[in-house]
Amino acid sequence: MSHIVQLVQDRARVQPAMGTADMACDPRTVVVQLLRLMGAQVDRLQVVPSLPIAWHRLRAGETLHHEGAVADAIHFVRAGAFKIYRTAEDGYEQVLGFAVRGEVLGFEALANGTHPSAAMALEESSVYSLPLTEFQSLGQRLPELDLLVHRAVSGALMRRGELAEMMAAVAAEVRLARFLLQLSRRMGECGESPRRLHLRMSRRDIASYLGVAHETVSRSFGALARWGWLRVDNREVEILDLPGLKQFSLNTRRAVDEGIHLPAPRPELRLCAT
Amino acid sequence: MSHIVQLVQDRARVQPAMGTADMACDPRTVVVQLLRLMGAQVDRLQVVPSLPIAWHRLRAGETLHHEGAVADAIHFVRAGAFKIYRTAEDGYEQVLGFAVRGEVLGFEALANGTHPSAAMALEESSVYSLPLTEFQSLGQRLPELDLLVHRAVSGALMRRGELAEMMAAVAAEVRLARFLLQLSRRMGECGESPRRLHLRMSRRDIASYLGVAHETVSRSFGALARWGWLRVDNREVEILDLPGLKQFSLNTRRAVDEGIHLPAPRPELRLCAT
DNA sequence: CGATCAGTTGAAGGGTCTCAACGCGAGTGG
DNA sequence: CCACTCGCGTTGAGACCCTTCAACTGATCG
Repeated sequence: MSHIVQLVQDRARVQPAMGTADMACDPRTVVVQLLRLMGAQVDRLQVVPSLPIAWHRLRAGETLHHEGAVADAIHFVRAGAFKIYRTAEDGYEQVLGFAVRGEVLGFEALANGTHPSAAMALEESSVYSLPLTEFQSLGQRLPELDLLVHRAVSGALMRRGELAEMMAAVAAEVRLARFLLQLSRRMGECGESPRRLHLRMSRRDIASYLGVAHETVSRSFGALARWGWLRVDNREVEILDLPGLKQFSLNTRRAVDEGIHLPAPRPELRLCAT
Repeated sequence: MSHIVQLVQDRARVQPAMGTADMACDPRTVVVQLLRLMGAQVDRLQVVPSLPIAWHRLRAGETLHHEGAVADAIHFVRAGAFKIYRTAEDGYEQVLGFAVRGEVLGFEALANGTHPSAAMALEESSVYSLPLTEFQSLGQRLPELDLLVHRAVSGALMRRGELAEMMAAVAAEVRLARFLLQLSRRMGECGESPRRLHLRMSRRDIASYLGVAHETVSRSFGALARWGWLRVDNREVEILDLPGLKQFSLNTRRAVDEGIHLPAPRPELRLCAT
């Protein structure tokens, strides 16, 4: 029991800083930046209302908000990466998702007023923070942003659905493949390379996200690499055969019926097994 | 491959009816009903704008929208129950969630304009439908409802997070316990009994939702009943020991270290095994 | 009354969990 | 500078839970 208290204390110790709160010089400039970040086309002459949007900077390991905290704002990732997670009573950490540039954080808290999950920066990151009081009337003051927020929330809901699809796949290698493909797609949307991935999260985080043991993640990386789909060097992953990986990721439970779904029937693995 | 096409055709055959579309007599009355449904306190004299909200009735097995369909409205469950699901290329059906009274359907479609998942009525059900064109300006025309929709969406996002927690539990019995507890809570919020549950979904749906085989769900029901937590009669479930079931549901992976977390170390099961 | 589907139960096999041990790098203080 | 610690990542071996295939019962339906 004592180590659980320890864990909580650790988190509390990390939290108080909450990053540095920087108010940008001109509120209108920040609004324009946020609009651009969320995908709006904004020309220089467009008139926008003034909103009290702060932006925070966080270092790796700092939490944006912790579990159970009273919600006071929703956030938009400007740079970096976050993990969203919940901690069970026995200390087991369940990762619910990862957020990168352009995604929304803290929306879950609207239902009850408190955050049902925590968000931690995985690297040097920054966010825009919109106070909840402002968000309530956003539809009237800046409908354009309101719509973009809806899109982002919708996307978050969609990704949670994809999470279910990952955890539903029986084979651990398939889960990992789907995870990497999702990551690749999202990195592509951010403007980064969809083939060369730099993983910001630990194997343990991935394991929790996929619902398997972290040793299994390690072994699955090995399997996908032996397979030829990708090349792995610690947290650097290069996807070598994107179409092949996609095809492989389609395997659901009770996958192989006619043997053609699986491009190659685990060549190396069979050799090792026999 | 042919049976996949068959599946798609089946769904198409069911869909065209899309329930009966009934425009309520007075648009304002419907708005008030919807506001009440979503949890607002509305007195009789309150002035509400007129919105073109339809309400549809669906019979068991009918789909509200199918996967990939272009989104034209978001829906609010007025009565009945729905399952939200996606179908993989090989025909495997992944259930992402169940929606009951007061919950929102179709919000996921905002990100891309098409529904990433399908929604099917599990029993005689009805929904209010708000056209997307109206929803865009909802913040300006009826901020009160806009806020309530945000709450509902936030709740949906939360429940998807809970889905992850269910699938993360290693033991199938724990997954089922968590599922039943979630269902119990939601039924309680709807005004129904939280102890006597009438399951609207099949074992197969539950299995897909929990990420296990449907035989395993069957066995888990048996185990929880032998255990004494509940009584099961087909789709009628009575929770006999709610605190006990809650305690049991807290077991995460690598549960038992000191033996006290688990109230009773599977008495019957051990007997059967030895 | 045959057909189909939902639900249950049994038996066998396999994939993953768990417990180990090991190498590695970063941070730390002697 | 170099042990020392700690966390991350990897790999191996055994146990166990779940999947899969199978058979059986009831219920619904044409």
